[in-house]
Amino acid sequence: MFNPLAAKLSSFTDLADGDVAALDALLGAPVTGLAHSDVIREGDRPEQVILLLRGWACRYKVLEDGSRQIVAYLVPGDLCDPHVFILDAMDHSIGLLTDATLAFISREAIVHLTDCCPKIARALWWSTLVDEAVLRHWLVNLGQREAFDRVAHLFCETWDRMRQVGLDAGDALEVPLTQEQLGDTMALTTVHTNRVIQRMRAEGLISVTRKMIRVHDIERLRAMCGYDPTYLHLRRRA
Amino acid sequence: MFNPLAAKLSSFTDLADGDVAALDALLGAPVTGLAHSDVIREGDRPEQVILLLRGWACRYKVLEDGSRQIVAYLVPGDLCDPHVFILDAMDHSIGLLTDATLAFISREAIVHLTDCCPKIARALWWSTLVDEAVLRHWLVNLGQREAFDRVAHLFCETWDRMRQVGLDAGDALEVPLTQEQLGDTMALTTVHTNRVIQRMRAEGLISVTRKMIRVHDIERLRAMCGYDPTYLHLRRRA
DNA sequence: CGCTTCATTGACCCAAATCAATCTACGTGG
DNA sequence: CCACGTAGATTGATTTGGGTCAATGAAGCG
Repeated sequence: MFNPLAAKLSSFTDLADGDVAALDALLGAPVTGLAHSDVIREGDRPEQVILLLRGWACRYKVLEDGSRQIVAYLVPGDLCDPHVFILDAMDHSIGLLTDATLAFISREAIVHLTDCCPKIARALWWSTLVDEAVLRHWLVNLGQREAFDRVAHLFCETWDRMRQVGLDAGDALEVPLTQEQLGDTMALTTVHTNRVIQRMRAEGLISVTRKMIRVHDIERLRAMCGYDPTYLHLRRRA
Repeated sequence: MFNPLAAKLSSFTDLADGDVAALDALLGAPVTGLAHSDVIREGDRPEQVILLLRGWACRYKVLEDGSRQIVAYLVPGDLCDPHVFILDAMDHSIGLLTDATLAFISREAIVHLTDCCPKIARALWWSTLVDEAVLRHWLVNLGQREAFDRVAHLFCETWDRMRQVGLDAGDALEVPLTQEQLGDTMALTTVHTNRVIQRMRAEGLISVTRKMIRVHDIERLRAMCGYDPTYLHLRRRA
């Protein structure tokens, strides 16, 4: 079975056969979830860690006034917080953006994995540090860039992340998000998100169908928004 | 000597005498730095980790157009990235916001510390996870809250963080930042930051002198902006 | 085929940015 | 000890990116 976590960690380090086997052992009994359902809710004390195998999920918070901010995307290969058990309770929720397949991994399995395989432990560390770097980058995005560049940056980043796990659709990137979800990510209203998307479409950068945005001209998009992927700390390019 | 790192980690777990001694051993030969100087620059490959003992520092990024976004504050007791060595190069800079005292800690000392003292290793983990939670919270702040509430939230968070290391100035909080620095943090112009500060002053919440903001009525500020410190994962309140 | 979820468009509004001075502590050299 | 330079704070006038409100399409689905 295709193991996106192994693919992702391989982009940081060479994994031995034993390491890959250990990662494959995590995949037993995958679970299917529906778009819009929550995997973990704010306030929960998770006893397991989730590994996303198919589909997209996000971390998000909802404010008193009902507004929502998505603070991270999870794509196949993303493991949420291997060390979450140290904290008392979740300070945010994780929800599915599309239908998805998940593996639930017990606390013990994580401990065992990091104890046995130092390479994997180190690679998980790397992954955690990259997640933090992405958060910082998103903060810069929201704080300093205008709407068009915000969305463009998100697409560029996502393209690199999908490539990392071998999930690029040829020359294009498929973003299975509604414009509302995109807006909740980039802190824009649906209306304004739509106008940005229109503009990208008019420029021939992307094409849009219901619930799916296809990014064709990633090169030009990169040039337009001044994208620099250093912060993703990719080691080995395909 | 007062060890703010020990104070901070104590707010997560009980440290044994040996743990405290190990932390104290890190403090040798502190260095003084001037406001506006950089401790680490984007692109550097740090061979040491810094521990802030006195003063304020920040993580930040500068864009092509010269605009700057501060993405985190470091206050006394904050240790930057104990595992930074895993990454290739810094993706952001760390600069001093005020005159400060620092301890530089070698890679070996960190490795030794975490190998010897599992309690400290765990507490450092906790600290890293909290840093990430703070980043998520800042993202929500920038994305969903208006200027006044953004600044109010920052003050409330900072109040809790200073208390955690025993650095509260009685009932008040002293923020030694210029309005430009505050603006670079909350993604506001100096002009607008000033108007927010004026409003807080008119409300009797804070008082201002050159380069120093004093927050008096933290209770009312909390109530006004709906502050909830759950995300800081403080375990034991004073 | 009528609902519901998404996408789209137009008219109007506002929080915050921009532009442009002015003011006020300090700190410094003479 | 004081004139002057400079970083930081303040204020006013004007502009604007993006929000709000309100409909209207359009695709999928039970």
